[in-house]
Amino acid sequence: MSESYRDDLRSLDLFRNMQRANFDSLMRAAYVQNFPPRIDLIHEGDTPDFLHVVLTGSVDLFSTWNGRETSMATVRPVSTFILAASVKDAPYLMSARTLEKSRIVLLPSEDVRAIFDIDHDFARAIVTELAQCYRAVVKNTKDLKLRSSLERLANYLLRERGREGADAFTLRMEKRRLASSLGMTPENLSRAFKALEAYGVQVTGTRITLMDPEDLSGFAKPNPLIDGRNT
Amino acid sequence: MSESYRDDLRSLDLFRNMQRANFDSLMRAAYVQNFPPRIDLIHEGDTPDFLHVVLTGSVDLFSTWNGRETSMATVRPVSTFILAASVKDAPYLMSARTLEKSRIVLLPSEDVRAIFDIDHDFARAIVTELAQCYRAVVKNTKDLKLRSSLERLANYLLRERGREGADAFTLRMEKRRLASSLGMTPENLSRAFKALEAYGVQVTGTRITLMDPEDLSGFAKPNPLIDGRNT
DNA sequence: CAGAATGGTTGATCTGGATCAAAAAACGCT
DNA sequence: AGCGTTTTTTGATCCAGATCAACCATTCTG
Repeated sequence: MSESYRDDLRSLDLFRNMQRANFDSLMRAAYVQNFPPRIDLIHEGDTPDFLHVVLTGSVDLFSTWNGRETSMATVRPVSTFILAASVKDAPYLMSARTLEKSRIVLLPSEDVRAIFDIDHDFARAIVTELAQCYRAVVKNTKDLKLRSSLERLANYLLRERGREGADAFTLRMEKRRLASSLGMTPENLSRAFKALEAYGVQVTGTRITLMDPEDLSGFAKPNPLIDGRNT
Repeated sequence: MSESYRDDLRSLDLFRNMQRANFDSLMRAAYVQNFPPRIDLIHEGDTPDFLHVVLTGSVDLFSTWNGRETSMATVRPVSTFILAASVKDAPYLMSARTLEKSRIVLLPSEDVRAIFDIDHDFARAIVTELAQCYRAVVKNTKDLKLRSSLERLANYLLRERGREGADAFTLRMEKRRLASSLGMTPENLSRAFKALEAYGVQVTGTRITLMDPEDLSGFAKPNPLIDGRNT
């Protein structure tokens, strides 16, 4: 494993504070792979042989049932996914596919669990990460159950604005996938964008401009207990 | 803290394997309280001063936004809730209220975190519990996004059947709350029960009888990656 | 650069589920 | 037991969002 990848991993909260020796041993077991776009990485129901870390590119976590499919989350560099399955050694609940060309590190779950058992700082980091993931999903559930699709979109746009720190930005995913992750159809998303024009939302292709964030916010009523990133 | 409560707690996966001395010290900081029905225990946004454990009775975890409310989960004896907020020391994302007369143990979050730091078995148990919680919420999200309300109800009934190990059982919560937790209105739930009669579901008040579980299952298409309790 | 393929938009229509209203049933309380 | 409150059910209506179908706009590819 190249030095630069190593450093990328080491900079993650999950690995930052663990003992050097343990980190090294984890790295020795790891390997890096490059994947083309739209490649299935894992399939729900499989056993979690590896903890995955996205170094470059991006990964879609999605689920299917009875011929339907929904996008659950997007993983962007540098972060891990399916930690819960790895530490519990229980089947993946979600499938994963690359969205674009991606470089991904595979850490054998067995080694992760072994080092968890001997490195307390790593254990602590795993707890923090899991708690974070848990809270993210709870927020998502609240978003889904308490808001209409128009409200979800409005709040999504305001969150993106917060991330970018600017009133104009480009969507980071295709609209069809955004629709799926917001729990709506592409057609409905298209109409929702149109409806938000009334609150100063301008859409040109993938470019979004919030002309009147205050007004939009008045409609969206964002709440840190749903939309907050760290809280 | 009385001996019998102590043993109830000790029997939980979360506390079972921790060192005796640490468990004792946690117990010394703990205290038990009895609450009447419909009492607010915690309010979303508050800081998590305590890890709660339900000894008897039951607790509703719910969330509100913009005047709407939704039931997120029911906590039954003996189990803990809001572990994630406690270990992260981040605001509660959900509110909690007793459903019935309940006896609840309060463990100061500070002590939980302190003992987490010195007891590796406790740390491991916390990780397992958090991973479990995370996976439960992911399953719930899949249920919500991939299924219609009729399908959610059908699968709920089949899960209850699995729990009880019998084709006839009584609902463990009011229908209005069941409706909320399934993400539907009470009116719609009532009609959904009626619609499931076609699959052999008989409802008399709170008593449910599945006359033809196979047929219902054919409609509901339960899936361990959504409906499984341990997987 | 043409043509195909894919993604996005628009319009028409349909439907699952919400809302509103009111009756019926169940429950708690004195 | 009897009364008032809350839950559940039923009916009527409405609406958000899905579906279906067609068309436009990109981008990919040879």
